[in-house]
Amino acid sequence: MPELPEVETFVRSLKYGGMTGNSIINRQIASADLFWNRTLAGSDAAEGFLEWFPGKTVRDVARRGKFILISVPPKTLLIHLRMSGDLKVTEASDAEIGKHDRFRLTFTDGDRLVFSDPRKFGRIWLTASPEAVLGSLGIEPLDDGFTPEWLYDKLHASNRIIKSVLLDQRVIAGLGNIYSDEALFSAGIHPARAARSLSTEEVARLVQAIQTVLRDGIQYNGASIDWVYRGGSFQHHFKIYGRTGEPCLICGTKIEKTTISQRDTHFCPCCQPRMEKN
DNA sequence: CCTGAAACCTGTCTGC
DNA sequence: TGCAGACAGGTTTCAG
Repeated sequence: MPELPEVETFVRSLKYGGMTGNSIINRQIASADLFWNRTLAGSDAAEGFLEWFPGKTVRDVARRGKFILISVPPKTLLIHLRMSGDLKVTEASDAEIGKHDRFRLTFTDGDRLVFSDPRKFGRIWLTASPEAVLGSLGIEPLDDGFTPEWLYDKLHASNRIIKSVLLDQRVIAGLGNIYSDEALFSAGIHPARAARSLSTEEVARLVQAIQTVLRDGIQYNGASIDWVYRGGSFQHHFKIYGRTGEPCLICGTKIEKTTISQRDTHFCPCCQPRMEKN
């Protein structure tokens, strides 16, 4: 499920309370449980992992790219939801261990923070130096530093096609398959264009499109598709993703689907020409 | 450096 | 109803 807007929705909910329950800030931890060992990344950290938590207190929740950062001084619990991860705060009365629960923290009041993940792709880290995990991440696309000038330089230093670059977390942190397709459509750029072929104007449109799509996604609490993530409604506002064969909302041309970087890629052949317009 | 394929996993949906 | 196969919002690793 999770791209930047969905992860941001989780973070806000855990921090301020919301769809996953009440805020976890300033809650003291009584115990921790791990139900699927491979969920814990960094096998060397496994020793004493669960025993570290009792008595510690959650002090902050933040986001970096698609990572959730839960500050439990003096360490940080990092969570990446990958494809099917889910986080929720459950009441003390809800003691059942879910079929897909992989990790949980039980607070002293009995409530729990539960990480469930049917496909087992999600990962958590407990570390005193989060930068060791997050260090290779690229720019935050909603930060001030994400400008057309910055992106133009990055794209023109690359030999890759544009969608591959957008999906690369080392360049921009937080974009995934849906929001990349939506942004490229909004900017009128074919996903298979060479990154270095984009003009100054096209890069400016792309920066604007990426930020608008992400902000819209956050505003709708992210997108919920199928059985995975619940609570968001941005899926009702997709203009290109998942609309293969349907008419483009701009020109009516049938939307096409191809594969780029092993991901389904949707585009309008009319609004997103393969070659630059003269 | 770049691309493509495979691997990690399970649940859901489609078609016969 | 059953079953095989395709497919899914992500990332890492390896071969070429």
